[in-house]
Amino acid sequence: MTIRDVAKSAGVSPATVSRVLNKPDLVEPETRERVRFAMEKLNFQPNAIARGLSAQRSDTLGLIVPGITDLFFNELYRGIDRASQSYGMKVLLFNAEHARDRALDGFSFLGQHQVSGIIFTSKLVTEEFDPVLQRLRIPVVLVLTQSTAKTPLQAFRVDDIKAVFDVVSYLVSRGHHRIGMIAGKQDHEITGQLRLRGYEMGLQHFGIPYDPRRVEYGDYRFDEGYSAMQRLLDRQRDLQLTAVCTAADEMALGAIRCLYDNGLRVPEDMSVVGFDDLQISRMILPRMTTVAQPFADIGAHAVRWLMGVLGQDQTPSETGIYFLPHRLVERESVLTLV
Amino acid sequence: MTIRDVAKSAGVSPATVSRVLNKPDLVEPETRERVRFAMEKLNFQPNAIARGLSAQRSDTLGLIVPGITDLFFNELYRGIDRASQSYGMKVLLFNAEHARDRALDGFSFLGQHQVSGIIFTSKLVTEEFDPVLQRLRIPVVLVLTQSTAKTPLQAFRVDDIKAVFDVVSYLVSRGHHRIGMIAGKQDHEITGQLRLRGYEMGLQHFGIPYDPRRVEYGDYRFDEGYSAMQRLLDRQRDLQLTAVCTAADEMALGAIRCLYDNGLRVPEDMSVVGFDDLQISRMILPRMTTVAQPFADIGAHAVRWLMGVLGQDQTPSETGIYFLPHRLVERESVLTLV
DNA sequence: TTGTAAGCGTTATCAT
DNA sequence: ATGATAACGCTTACAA
Repeated sequence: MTIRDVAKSAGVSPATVSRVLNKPDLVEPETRERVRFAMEKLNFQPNAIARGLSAQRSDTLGLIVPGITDLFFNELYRGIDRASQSYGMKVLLFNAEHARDRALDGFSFLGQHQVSGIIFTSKLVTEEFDPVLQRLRIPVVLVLTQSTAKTPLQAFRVDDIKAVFDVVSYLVSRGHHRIGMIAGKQDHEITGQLRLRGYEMGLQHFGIPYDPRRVEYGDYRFDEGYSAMQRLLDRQRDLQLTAVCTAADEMALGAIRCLYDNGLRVPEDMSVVGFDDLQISRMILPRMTTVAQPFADIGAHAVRWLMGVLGQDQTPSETGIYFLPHRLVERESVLTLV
Repeated sequence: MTIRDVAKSAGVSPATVSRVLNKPDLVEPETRERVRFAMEKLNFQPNAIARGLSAQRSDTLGLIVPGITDLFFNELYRGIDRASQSYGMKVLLFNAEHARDRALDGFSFLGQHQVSGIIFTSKLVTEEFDPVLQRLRIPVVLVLTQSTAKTPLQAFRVDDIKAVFDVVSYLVSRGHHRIGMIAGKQDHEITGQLRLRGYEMGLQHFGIPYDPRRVEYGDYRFDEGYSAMQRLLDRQRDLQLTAVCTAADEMALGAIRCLYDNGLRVPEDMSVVGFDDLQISRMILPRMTTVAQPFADIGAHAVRWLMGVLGQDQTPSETGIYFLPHRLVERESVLTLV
């Protein structure tokens, strides 16, 4: 079932059929209807592949995610998918399964599929990406991360430093002074360093000395949140922490679980603050106080930016980091000290 | 950068370049290397779209999901993605955003993109799908659901009836007799009816009379799990339930939250059993006892089945429902009564 | 307003 | 073992 069959059935040329598909106003209403009728009758479905080849564009945006099982993925994807649709674009997903080289593969995979633009998520873009990035003739935008590579890349994310700074301020305002941190591993993702930096700056701002023994590290997942908390607890006799802030909700979940397993309650015996505001963070017990990242919004911005670049034909005129506003969501995991 | 450029650079014909790409052994080792070298030098990336058009296949499987924000999506996708890759296939995702007509759109979207097969998830396939299914010339496989349409469709899922039956048995073996159920809405997904049926059969088997007042319904999401539990609790003086089984982990989460908001503890005052075994179910407090669905496995089976059909050229010889084994995961949300 | 025809970048069939 | 050449199904100048 091709455009030719429709053309024959409608008694017009293939070009006309193509026109009613793409620029219906260029064709006389009467013939247009005739063609549409033929399409209906023959149940014609245009071949998106042929269309893409001929028109030299696939109307597709590529999305590279570090791992599909990351709990923030869903919301981010939703934002990107919705925004894409509003531009008549589709999304082609590439899951790097948390492997660095797979992330690199993602670029050529998407390149081969002729995507118009690429959204890269979450992992830091380092210099080792440069060769790939250089020869790629497709605009790339970063989301929830940034680049330390030579290739300048536009990024959309929240101000991680400021966000954790705000968390510390909030905790101090609730009477906390001995505040611990479960940070992301420093070599892992850029947010690991940034969020730790926000913690340091927060303490500094309130004249609280920074004590490295109050900081533990994890890989952003539940299990390492749990074990990081356990290590903190092992020193708790010295530390006397009253609150812990974390670099990720999922680690906060682990921390909370660990606290309970040690016979401590949240927030009565220890306050915990997360980061992300995943769907589940409001479902658990206690409802988690956390920093909300506007995932859907961030995704939408990335798409919009790409479409802008594509509109003015491949000139990423200016690049930099665009910070979207985060929001501290107060729920039940922080105790107000007298 | 096309196959012709490479050909020119290597001093061969385009056909030869194509051969080293697809059937390297048909070309003399020496020329093969020469071509490969040229590809390297020119940083050639084959155009997947052109390839698809010419070869009349896209090496792609389509996946239709009801909603990307469903918490089970991630694991299912992972299973499907992995299995697909092992067959050299890619996955094109279509998110129906929980809208029935969007689900239908999914078929034509994927059809236009020339996917070799379609995996349809979770929503019941009813007769209204028949017209679309009939004219679709692509094999379809169902996952986590089944079909009541005329078109026979292969399905992979767990035995929902048996699973909830097992839950009831388990609860009875722990001394529970007054067992409530938070079921899925009956018009929603097939599993809604099936799981409720399992509950009924479980009760019947143990000689416990079925009392409709012990059953409430929700749409599988947290909030409705919460309100369903609240409705049950409103009757709790009469009901005297000691345990509740649910049709979904997410609703169980809502139920647990509701119980705590009513000053009741889980499992001390009420036992709760989930369904799905989402990642988070082991992270929360109390760790949830639930029925594990082998999502990744189910996905892998679906892919394998499709590839089988495609191998023997479009003949879905036999179709039916293939049940994958579920597993009751005992954790902490059920109390053993003396 | 509509038709003709030349691609788009591959693959695949024939020859050689 | 390699090279011409005709598809694949559509879009898009250009012509009519």
